[in-house]
Amino acid sequence: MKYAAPRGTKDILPDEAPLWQAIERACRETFGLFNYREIRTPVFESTEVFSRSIGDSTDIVSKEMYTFADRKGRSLTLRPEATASVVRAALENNLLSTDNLLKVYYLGPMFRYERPQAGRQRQFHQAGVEAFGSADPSLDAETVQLSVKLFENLGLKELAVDLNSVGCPECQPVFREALKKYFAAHLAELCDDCRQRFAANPLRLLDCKEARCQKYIEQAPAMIDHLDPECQAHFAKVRGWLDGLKVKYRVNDRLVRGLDYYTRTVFEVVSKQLGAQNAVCGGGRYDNLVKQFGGKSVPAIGFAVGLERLAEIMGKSKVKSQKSKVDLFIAVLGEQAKKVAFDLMSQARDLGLSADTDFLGRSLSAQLKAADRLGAGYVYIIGDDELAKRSAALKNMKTAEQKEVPFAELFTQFAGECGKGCSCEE
RNA sequence: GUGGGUGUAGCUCAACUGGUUAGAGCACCAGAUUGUGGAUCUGGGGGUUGGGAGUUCAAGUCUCCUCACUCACCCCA
Repeated sequence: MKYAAPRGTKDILPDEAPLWQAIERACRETFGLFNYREIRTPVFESTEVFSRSIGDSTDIVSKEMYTFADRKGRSLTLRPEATASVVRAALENNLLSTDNLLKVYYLGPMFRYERPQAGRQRQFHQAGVEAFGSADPSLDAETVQLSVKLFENLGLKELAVDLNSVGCPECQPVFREALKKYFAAHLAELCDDCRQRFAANPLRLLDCKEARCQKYIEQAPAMIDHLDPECQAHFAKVRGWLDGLKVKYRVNDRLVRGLDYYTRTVFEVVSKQLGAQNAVCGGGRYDNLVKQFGGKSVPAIGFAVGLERLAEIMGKSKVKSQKSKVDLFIAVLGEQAKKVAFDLMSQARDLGLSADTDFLGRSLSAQLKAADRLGAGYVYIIGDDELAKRSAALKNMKTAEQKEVPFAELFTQFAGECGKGCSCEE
């Protein structure tokens, strides 16, 4: 084999496409219920759009971006996530203001240069929402509720919502120092990775999986105990609203998110049915990002859902979408019969019926076999005799019954046969 | 970027400590049925054993390199 899809990419084949369509449909519908409207941004942007927003020190920016120079030497990057693009687009098109709310959603491929593993690819798909213009805790709660609602609409269970607050630019640095102070005393006992984290990003110390680090992590200070009064009040209100909405969640004071722009509320939805990469949805508030981009100070919140991970769970949960079926297959014997078939198929398709015929010159027996495999509802059999009398047998593939129907009356008969008009798609 | 596992037909897997022409099931195609699908029977097409180099009289099997897949770490959806 000479060609293969690039490492970390996948073909979505006809058999699995219906599952993807179902997922995308559910996303659009659910987002719509919460009054989000779609926004489509380019899959690549100026590199600075990402490096300046996601954070230069994050792994995404420092080692995972697909960055290239175009023919004029401009540095462009395939989007590793969509929030930065959406902020750029909203600012560029004057969609943001401090006294109006903007709710937008997106759906599409993202790109990160990582080592592939279960639930992780180099090209993957996310659906997400972003709401701009309100710092109100009720919006945080609605956003979490929306993610939960989406999974409910997809029929998924065994999911859990983790919630935390990472504070704001005032209180987070204080907590960071407290953490460093605490871990400094145990530095020698920690794993290599944690010693790295200590220097680069102390918050990450909290979600180390190494057993030897666990006992120190358990005793470590928690962000929620170090929130300033405003952040603390905000977090309490978010929880209040969530309780009011009867959304189940657990406070996870070890939840840390990897993007620099998050403030206050962060959350994740995790599934037990996935491997190590078990987050199907992650998000949070980012009240300073718009300002950082050079806009006004517009608070915002959003989340992203990993569609491959969703598809993975749905495959396991046997939430299967039905196979596509062809309503009418026309079996033909000879060139003349095929001409008639082509004419009839045109009519069928004008009526909204899916139709197909033989293109391989197969025997009648083989054509019926093919029709059977296509899940054809009916087969219309045209040979020389039929051409002469301009009438042929219409066979019901379920009951195996067949009856003589003139060419001219095929579709009136057909409508009667399959019942309700001609909508046999169901 | 780091570590482990795996690469044999479209798919799932065989092939004793290296030994003749690499097999089976499923799937596919054809015929039995010269014009009637699902079942059955018969036959058939399919492979550079991921690729390359090496050891050997002899390599699917052993060694090295490489590529891919996979799982985990880092990190993230």
